[in-house]
Amino acid sequence: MSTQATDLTVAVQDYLKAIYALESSEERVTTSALAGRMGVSAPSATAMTKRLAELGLVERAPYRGVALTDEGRRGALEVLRHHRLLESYLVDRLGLSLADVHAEAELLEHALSEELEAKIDAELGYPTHDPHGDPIPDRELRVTHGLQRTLIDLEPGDLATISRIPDGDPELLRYLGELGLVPGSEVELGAFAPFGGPVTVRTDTGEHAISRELAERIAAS
Amino acid sequence: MSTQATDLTVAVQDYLKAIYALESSEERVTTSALAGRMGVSAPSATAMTKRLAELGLVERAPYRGVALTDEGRRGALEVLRHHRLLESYLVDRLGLSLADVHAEAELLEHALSEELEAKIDAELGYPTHDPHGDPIPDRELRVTHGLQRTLIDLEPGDLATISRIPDGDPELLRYLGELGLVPGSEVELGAFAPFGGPVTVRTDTGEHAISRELAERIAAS
DNA sequence: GTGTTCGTTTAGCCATAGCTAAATTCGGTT
DNA sequence: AACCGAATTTAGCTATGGCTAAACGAACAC
Repeated sequence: MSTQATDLTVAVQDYLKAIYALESSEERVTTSALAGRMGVSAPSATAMTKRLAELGLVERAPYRGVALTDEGRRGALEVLRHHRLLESYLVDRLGLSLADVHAEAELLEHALSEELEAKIDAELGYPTHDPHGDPIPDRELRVTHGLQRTLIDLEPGDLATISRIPDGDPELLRYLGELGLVPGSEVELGAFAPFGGPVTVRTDTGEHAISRELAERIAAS
Repeated sequence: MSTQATDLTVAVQDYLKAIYALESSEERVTTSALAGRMGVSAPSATAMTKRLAELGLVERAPYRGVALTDEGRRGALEVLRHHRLLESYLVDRLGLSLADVHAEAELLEHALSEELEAKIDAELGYPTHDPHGDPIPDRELRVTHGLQRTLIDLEPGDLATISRIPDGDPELLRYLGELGLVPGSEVELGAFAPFGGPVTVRTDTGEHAISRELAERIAAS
């Protein structure tokens, strides 16, 4: 009698997605981290983690935060699969911009039936990555999450292909688009300015300097 | 300060849609009719009609039912536009069956942004009718709702093209599909059996007898 | 005109998911 | 060992949208 993802409320699905994302950087997810990411108050997050624990979706210890159970992770991955398939479809077939597609997919991801998910997947030829370069969990919800090299891991003079860029911030994505820093584009790494200064990259659109923090969020290989 | 359709909750949008549909056959929509169509108890429907009245979406008189205001009708038509554009897109571009597309569109219609709506509309070439033959409200929410002739209005021997079939019942739609009674197909009307008996129609798939009640729900011209 | 019946509404409940204010606990400092 | 501050939880509230049981009103029959 395992909980079907389709039974989960929209709020529960959103929390699972948030916890999954936060788990990539921290072992256990704290109430305040979760509240911050969800844009809700800490008491609201506490209440929800209790509900998630009752549903068997997280393992919770008071004052110790939460960690996803296998079932919770499954729920998160199903939403993520929906989200990334939708992003892929909307960019590919309806010409949405890389900058705006995240918000659209966010709206639609909870309303996608398994049947339509399968149709979209087939229609796109079973894509493995969304337009931002994030991996799409497959039908069995397996996901390749090898730690990727980012621009700051490269040496000056190295040639590389952009493989992943951040997906949530439309402003940033528009900016990266202008710089020619989009998945699939070729770049040559320039100099690292001293004292933690900017990194120079050459793209199709010329030479650009970006902060190290941003460079660290862009994967290339 | 008019209420934007996007502000309306999913439940409110669903009620507006239901009231709109019921208004086509009855002047005022009663609580029980609404409750029946929404699949909720009568008290729930009463409570919602009060909320709708407070929002200025219906005109309500106790024990007298409700009628949509212009704003309420606008809300209903926006949902209907979403629904029918989605049905068109899903059948056309993703190969969903006529029988199942209604349920899919129902899921997605509340999550469709105005931007995506516009993209889909353009992509399809601004369609005027959905796959069941129902008119799609245009960007200004104008809708052509001339009373159409149905199969029982024809004479034996008449030739006609199916223009609209009922959209909600997958079983019925599958049956109509087998009979070749889908929008666009040519039919020749056969005999009316006496004493309210079935109507015979000749389609691509042969001669079929259907009840008068069903014939009345199928438009042709 | 009175009564009965059916439809409608009121009253009071539940779950979800949010909030603020107040209490509590954890962990580090003295 | 006691204390302090920050994080967390509890307590108690709100709104939405359901429900059942009971009260009420409208309309038709007699």
